[in-house]
Amino acid sequence: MTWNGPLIKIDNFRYEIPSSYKGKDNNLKMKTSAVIYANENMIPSIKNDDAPEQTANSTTLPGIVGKAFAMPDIHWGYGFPIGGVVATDGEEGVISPGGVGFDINCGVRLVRTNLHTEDLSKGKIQELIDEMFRNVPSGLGSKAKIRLSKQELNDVLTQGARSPVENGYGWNEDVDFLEENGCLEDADISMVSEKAKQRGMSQVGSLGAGNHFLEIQKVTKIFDTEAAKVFGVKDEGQIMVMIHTGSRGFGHQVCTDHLRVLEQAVKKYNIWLPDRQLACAPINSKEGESYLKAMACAANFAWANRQLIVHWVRESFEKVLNNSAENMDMGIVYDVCHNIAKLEEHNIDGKKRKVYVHRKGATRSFGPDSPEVPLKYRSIGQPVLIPGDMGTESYLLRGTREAEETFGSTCHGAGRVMSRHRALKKWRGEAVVEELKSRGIYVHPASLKVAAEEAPNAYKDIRTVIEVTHGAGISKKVVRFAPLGVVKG
DNA sequence: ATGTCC
Repeated sequence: MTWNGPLIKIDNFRYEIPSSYKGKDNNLKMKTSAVIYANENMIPSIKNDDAPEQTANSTTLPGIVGKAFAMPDIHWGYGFPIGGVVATDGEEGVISPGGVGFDINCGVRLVRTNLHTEDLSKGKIQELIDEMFRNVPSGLGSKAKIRLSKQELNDVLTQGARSPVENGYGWNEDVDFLEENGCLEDADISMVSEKAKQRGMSQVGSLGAGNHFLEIQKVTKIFDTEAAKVFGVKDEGQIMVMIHTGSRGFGHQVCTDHLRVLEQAVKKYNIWLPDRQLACAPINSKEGESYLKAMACAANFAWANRQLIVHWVRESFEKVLNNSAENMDMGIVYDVCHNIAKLEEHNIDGKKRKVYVHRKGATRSFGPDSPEVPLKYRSIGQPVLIPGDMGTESYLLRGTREAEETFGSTCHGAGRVMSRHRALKKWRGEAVVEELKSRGIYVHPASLKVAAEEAPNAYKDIRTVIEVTHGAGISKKVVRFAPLGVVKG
């Protein structure tokens, strides 16, 4: 679908859909306007998609506070666009699984090292990637090499990252550098189906597929020396490891189960929606509360998942380089979620108000002095981790006070411009891997199909996305990374 | 993203 509605330029980085827009069927009742962050060059590809219509639709949520937002990496998603942000009143508002996404707490974790490019020959990069591929099960339907008991899974669902750390998978300090310290305390396992638990049991500690990856990266540019130093990035050539994954089949099942319940709730509470995929329920209803408690379980699952993977990444480096992870200073820089809804306090028209911020393909971007930011980083702001597509660069940004305009949110990645289906028709996996090899990037994909689907040209240019969020001030550039080796699910 | 429909 092509967007034919109004998109009014506010400034170089902001476009508005006014609340007077009536929708493609001329029956839309927008409760507020929507703002899309973009520059002029991105507008054609944004318009050539259903995402603007979905952004306009998202303003109809009961109890919406402020405007609806879409980040420069928006593209079509289930009900809400991927790259969308919507806040609803903490008491009078609704909660919507579509505004969170199927992969609950999909997110990114960055691990630093004190190694430099000269410490790792090309052969070592390949050895490390192959070792990581062996240690971290990857690909569609991949199963973990550890098998949790029922009690252990329940611990994961209620304790998040703390659970593996207490069982020897990680360092005690790790949890200090995770958003929410790697645990949402509202988790309630009785709100999770047996089927979800079944699917989750064998998948804690696996990478998954699609855009999920493990990358060995090098620092290629430092934009903000002071902030970089505080985040543990010292100079160009420093080696980092980035992990991008989520809650696997567990989160998917939680979302599916509760969507079914909330579709009924829409009728029960007499909620008008332009699209049934926006299914939601009042936050204070039985249905809304049960989704939130189950969503917290899935968020905790994802944090435990990334924690186990960090442990195996450290073990891989220890084995291949014959050194200890402590000696290599493999601490966690930070861990962010980009698919989640959380109760947060924000300044709205000069007043503090509690709102449920739905971030779907959007990253929290809290500025300096926020109590949620680790003490070590508090003078700088939250580290914001933005992964690029396979074979292109990734970014470490910092959150800003200006991001309060988006309820403390920014973009989450490059964003697709081409469907997986079209990408499969256009490219061959072998050629994609070869092309990256010729550029000095070693890729170990779980399948050649995924290599073709994830071809770099199927994505927007990450640089443009970053320039827009930097220019708009909702997150600021600190460091740029380039990949040396990739494990691709 | 996802045992791409139990």
